[in-house]
Amino acid sequence: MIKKDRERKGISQKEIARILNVSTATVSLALRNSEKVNEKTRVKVKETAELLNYRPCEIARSLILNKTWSIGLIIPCFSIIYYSELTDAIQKRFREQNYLIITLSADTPEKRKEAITVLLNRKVEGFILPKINPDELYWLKKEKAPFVLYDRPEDSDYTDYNFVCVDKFKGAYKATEHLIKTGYKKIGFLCEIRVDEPRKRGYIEALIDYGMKIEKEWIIPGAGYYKDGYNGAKEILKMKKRPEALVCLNDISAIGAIRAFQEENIKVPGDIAIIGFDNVKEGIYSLPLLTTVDQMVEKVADEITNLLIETIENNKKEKRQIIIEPELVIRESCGCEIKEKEGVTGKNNGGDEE
Amino acid sequence: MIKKDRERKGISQKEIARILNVSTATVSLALRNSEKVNEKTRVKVKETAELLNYRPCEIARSLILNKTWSIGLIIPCFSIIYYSELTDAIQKRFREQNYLIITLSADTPEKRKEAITVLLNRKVEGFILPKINPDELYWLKKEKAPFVLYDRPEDSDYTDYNFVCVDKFKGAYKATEHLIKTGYKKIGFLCEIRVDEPRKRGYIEALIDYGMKIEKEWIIPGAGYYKDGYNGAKEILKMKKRPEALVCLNDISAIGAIRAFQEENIKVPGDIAIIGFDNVKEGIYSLPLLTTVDQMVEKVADEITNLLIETIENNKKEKRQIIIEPELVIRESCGCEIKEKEGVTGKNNGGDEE
DNA sequence: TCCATTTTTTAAAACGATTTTAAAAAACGC
DNA sequence: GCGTTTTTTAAAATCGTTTTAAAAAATGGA
Repeated sequence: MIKKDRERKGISQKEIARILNVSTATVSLALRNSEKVNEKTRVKVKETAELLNYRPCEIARSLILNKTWSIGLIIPCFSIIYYSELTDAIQKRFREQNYLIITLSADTPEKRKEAITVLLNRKVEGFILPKINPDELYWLKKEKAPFVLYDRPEDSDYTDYNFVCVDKFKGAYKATEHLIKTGYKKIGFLCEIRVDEPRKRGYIEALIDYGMKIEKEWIIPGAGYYKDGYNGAKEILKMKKRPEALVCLNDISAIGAIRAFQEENIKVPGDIAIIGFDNVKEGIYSLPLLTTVDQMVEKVADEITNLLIETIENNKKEKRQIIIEPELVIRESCGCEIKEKEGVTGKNNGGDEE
Repeated sequence: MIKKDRERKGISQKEIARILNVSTATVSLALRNSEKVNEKTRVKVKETAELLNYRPCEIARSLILNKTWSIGLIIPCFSIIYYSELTDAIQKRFREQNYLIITLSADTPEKRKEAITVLLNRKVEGFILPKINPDELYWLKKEKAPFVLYDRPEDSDYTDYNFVCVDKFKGAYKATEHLIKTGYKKIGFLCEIRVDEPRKRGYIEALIDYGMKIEKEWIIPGAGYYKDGYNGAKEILKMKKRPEALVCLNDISAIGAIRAFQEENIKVPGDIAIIGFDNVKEGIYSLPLLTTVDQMVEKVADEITNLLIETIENNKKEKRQIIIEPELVIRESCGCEIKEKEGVTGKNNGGDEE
């Protein structure tokens, strides 16, 4: 039933051409301000288009031009603040370049594959993807669409892929170093379960570089959720020999830990210093304000945009790896600079939902 | 330059037809499992398609079928948690129905208009929009695309529009009532600056219904940001006659208020009870855990999906307004459990044992 | 074998644009 | 007025798919 709903269809160049008694070629050229049509005609066409509320059909353009100006972005979840901040940043940049970002959330390999397939069928010109596993990478390579990962792929020859990521090793190193320099001697780490996690290596290396002893018991595994921080802190409270500072794998678990300590009347900072990782908005809702490591969302978005657009428009084949250095954000939770009470005016105050 | 980049193009039905020496009609029908082609042919076509990694071109399908299976969703900002939760919920539902949600953020009328235009040119079949002003509504009406607002439009005959929203009046009423029933007599309200705000009316009406006095000074205006709650609390601390409970227009400002009180060693709850509005994830990061009013994101998403898909697929012209009743989420910040327990203990035992 | 059905296949048109080719119209010189 | 050059426009091809209507092939009955 091709012609059903005709009344809902908009007007086309053909219609304008019919009305003005010119050819569709003239209309097409006039609308794109071609020098090939004389001015009077051009003005007339544009006026009529305006009058009839003409909307160019991007679909038809895409088909003939073999260009969709769309990019697929896959994130694990919208409501994890880090990803929504990234989405915001990426979207803003691509829109400036006239590309449309289509964001889909998918948190398992299966869902990711499904989402990517949907987008491939829609002929997106490229993808921005989270860290994905080697199987997925292999599958993706068979498709012709270029992509940029926003984390470094593991267990693969990473020079085969475009990616942009922050140097988590260095971030954890800086965090640990900050605690050491502030004067803490006994430093624990709330780590990810995964063994060869760069953050963990950064923590350990900093301790080694500053000649400090590594206390196995103080490396507490978790998954990075609020409750992991909470439980980790409770774990610490059970120890005979407690650390006096704690590096956390992310802000959310750091906040969980803070809450657990406060519940038991352990002061943060004072009794224990805590440093997070991400610099996510939640950090400015916490009491004390969270000292953390900034993941540089804006910079990451910048690099992703440049890299992907260059790849698409110049049909670049070489892959590039961009690693961004994270920065320390010193607030209250490590107690080094308590006087600076600017919590209220911090980065993006969050806000009303309407 | 129509044929540039040919090497990047995928293979088409035409190509499959050429290889198998059949017509494109046969290929098209076979791929969609039509009964019109006999099984042998169908299998052959599908095998070949699989082998060549054929990807249907949704663009071409859209053009001929006049159907894009896409919906535009405009939100003010990704990184306000309420909107990302809504996005997640909406996206999930539409994907089940084979629609693609294209989410764009835009926080001013101009940006919204631009975003909507982009999506109109891409021929989305409908929109999901935030509360927009009458000018925008008027402009939108001229376009043929159906839309659903996820808040109630103001200053307009709202029966002209589809919308789905939570009953904020009732939410605020419930929040206030909860405080009253818990035993608080002096209740303040952190309100939006806007005069005829439903939440404010809910607060006032509850006070009236329970025969309580309205203390003008305790109605503190703000914009709903973290800092507004923070500043509002500081305001309260300056008063000679302070409220003993505070209804906040949203969770974020409630958390801001909590922080301000805690800074001055005012206990929440205990010295002052605080109730939020939204039931946003931040509420479970706070200490105390925030008692709040749930905005029912999942239900809102459900209703939006049903309403919009029905409008699109059945070409419904009548507009519908769906109002959802919010629910109280009782956690720690109003201390009701503690009070109730005390109350119950008192009544039952009249006793003075610990 | 032949005709009438039924099943299977296909050519051609359509969707809304862009681009190319070629022809028509206008401008110009002699 | 005619030939040549320049400007403008019309017509046709194209993109990848779906659909219609008609042709071709297979089947069945007499």
